[in-house]
Amino acid sequence: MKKPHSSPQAAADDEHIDDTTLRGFTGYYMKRAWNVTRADLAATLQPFELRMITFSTLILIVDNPGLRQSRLAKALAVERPNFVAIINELEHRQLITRDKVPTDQRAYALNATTEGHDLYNTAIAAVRVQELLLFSALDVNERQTLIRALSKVESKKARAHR
Amino acid sequence: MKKPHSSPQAAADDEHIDDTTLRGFTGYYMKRAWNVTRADLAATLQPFELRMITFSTLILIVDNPGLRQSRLAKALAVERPNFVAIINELEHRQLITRDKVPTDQRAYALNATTEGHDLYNTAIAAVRVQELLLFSALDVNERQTLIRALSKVESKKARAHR
DNA sequence: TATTGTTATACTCTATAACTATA
DNA sequence: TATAGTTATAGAGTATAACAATA
Repeated sequence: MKKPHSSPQAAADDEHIDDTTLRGFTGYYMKRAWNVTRADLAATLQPFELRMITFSTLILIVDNPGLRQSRLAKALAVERPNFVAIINELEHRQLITRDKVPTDQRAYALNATTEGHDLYNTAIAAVRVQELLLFSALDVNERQTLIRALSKVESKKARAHR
Repeated sequence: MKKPHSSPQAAADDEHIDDTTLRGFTGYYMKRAWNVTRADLAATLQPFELRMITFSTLILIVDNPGLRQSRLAKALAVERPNFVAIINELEHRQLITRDKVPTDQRAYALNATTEGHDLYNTAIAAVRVQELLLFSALDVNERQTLIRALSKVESKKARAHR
């Protein structure tokens, strides 16, 4: 199962590292690419004092006014408890408002403020530029296939729920 | 820049959520697919009391006996301080040994024990099965393109280092 | 001076149990 | 009973500053 090694007990410092076994796992590529993407996106959003999740949340609130927290959390695949701090953050920065739902005293309807809309526009523009750069090495076919493959992986889990 | 909404102030509970803006970002697909992959892989490794990073580290040590911590940390894209606990964990479980390097009193050479080799084999077999299932919806071309695209994204950052 | 391994620390992300107030 | 939002908590991942021992 193991491959033979030229120097079985000590690899020299400048020697090439054998990662062929690791490269046999698709998850290894996903982790490394995601780490790069995550750090790059975080750096892009930092000037706006946004994290990835607050950015995504703001987008969904602007595009879907009046949504409840639980609906939004589910759409973003965030556990409800973790979503509270995210909504708090956006609300305290006056980017969104928590409005009582008349028909259900338990629930809040989320809406974006004018400031929220403005930040939505500027942050989206910045991230679009960032993604253009980050994925510039991919041709159109690679990009399409990447997105399709990632979608399939995600929905695979939804079906094969353990 | 915004799209019109059928109901501008309140989206009904059973209404479809508009995520077209989010779906315009490749990073959104990557995050969601990675979350699924990460959770699936973690569940697969849990019976072996391995995390993703201890699994990857064990593989590189088995395949590259005698490597130093710093070399290994760099190869795995882990910050050196965070790597200490990882090596400690593998050492305490007697899966690897930390051996003094004769030519450099500061450094440790890492080698896998017999137990480490055994766990390497069984864990790899389990993860191979897991990946077969997780990526079964992808055809050969999609898989190849996915890996190539992910590699390009990763190396893109290496070049465009901020 | 620079490097190896280390400690300490902090922030983020993810996940679960349990509470409250409503339904 | 069930649901919406919440609190508390814990584990894991990631990142930086600073130190001791050695090169």
